[in-house]
Amino acid sequence: MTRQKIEIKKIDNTSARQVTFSKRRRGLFKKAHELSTLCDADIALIVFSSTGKLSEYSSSSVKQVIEKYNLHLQNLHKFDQPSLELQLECSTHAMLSREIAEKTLELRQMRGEELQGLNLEELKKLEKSLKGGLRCVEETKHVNYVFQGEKIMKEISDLKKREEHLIEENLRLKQQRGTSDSCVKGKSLDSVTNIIFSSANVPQDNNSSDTCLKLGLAFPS
Amino acid sequence: MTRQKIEIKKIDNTSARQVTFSKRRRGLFKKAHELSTLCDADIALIVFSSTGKLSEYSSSSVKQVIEKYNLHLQNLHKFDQPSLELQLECSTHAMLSREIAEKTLELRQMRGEELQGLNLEELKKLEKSLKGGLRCVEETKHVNYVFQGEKIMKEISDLKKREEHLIEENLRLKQQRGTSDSCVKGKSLDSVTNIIFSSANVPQDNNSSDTCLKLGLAFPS
DNA sequence: AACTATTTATAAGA
DNA sequence: TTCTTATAAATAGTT
Repeated sequence: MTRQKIEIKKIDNTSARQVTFSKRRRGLFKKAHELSTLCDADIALIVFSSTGKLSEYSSSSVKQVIEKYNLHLQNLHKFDQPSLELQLECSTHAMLSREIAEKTLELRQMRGEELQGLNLEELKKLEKSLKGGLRCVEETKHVNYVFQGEKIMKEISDLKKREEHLIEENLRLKQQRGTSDSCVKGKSLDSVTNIIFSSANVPQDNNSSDTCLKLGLAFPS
Repeated sequence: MTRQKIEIKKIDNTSARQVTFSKRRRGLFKKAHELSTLCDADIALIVFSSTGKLSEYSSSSVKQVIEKYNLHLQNLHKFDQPSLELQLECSTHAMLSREIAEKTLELRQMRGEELQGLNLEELKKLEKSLKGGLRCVEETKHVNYVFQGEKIMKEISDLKKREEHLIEENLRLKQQRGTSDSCVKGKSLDSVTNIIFSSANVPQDNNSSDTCLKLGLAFPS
């Protein structure tokens, strides 16, 4: 489709066909991937080359999508059930499918989609549920921040202890040798604390959350 | 990929996502068809939209390609196949169950349960999702209030019209009979409006929503 | 594999 | 859904 427009019919030249196959297959897989990502679609793409070589793409797994596909076909014409076993299978499937459908709808509604069917009472209930969930999530996030802060403080305190040990050892060694060359000045690690709490390690919440914890206040040095 | 380059990640806006889905699905199918024609390839393409709707394309038949595909897999590791059907059944159940488990967890997390396993990034994502959902629900609730208000106003206006007709008819009847006993005093139904807007029919939002609509302001009598 | 002149696909807006 | 249009992406032919 460039340099010259081509007609969509089988390419006679074998090597040209193989080249085009490689190029276009890559393009097709890319497009499939983009569609699945952009639109949250579940896709399976199976390609057999003219030489019989298999290549496949799936947003999840080809097998999974094929099963979903088979299920759909079964559900579409749910008549003529031959054996009792198969019937049982179907009803189990139906049950599971129904459950999935319910949960899917519920999830979508919690994400603010598909709200047309809800009345005021249901909307209020949904709103309450969302607010409750949001509160829990924000609390947990808060706890995570605190925990993160504690981990940093623990690390600092460990570092300080090790520093003290090293300084003591250093001093002892120097006294034993009675020399004063190659002396390591004992600079306290306290400065580390200030660096950490004055700049980059406070989590930047660019998701506009108002649950913002000022690290360091809870851990006075 | 035009007017503006877009990032390949899930489109948040539902309707925009659906539009893009339609356009790109068509494009993908066209590309698949071209590849199969130009290069004599055998292709099956299965697409489930985010709402679960199925669409498919195949150069021959999806079923046929799937069978060819299964055959390939079998040939790759030809050992212990109990029965292809049974295998499919089992894995289908497994898949459905897995899907249910996933959705259940997702739902619980949106309700603020089972948050222990989530890291800060996941918590932020969840928070964002909840806020988005909440915003949509509140907007829809708002729209419902307005709609409810309109319904009430419509009923009132209908009642008033019927009252006028009754008063007219009453008057006519009295004039015809030339008597003045058992006369019904024409008391306007306007008072109804005041009652409705002054007390119980304004939805009391005890779920602490800030999406509160003052009924009546939009519909001056 | 790379290049590049063109054709196609498509995002945004009606 | 369909149309339009400016622009991004894909790719046919060539090196």
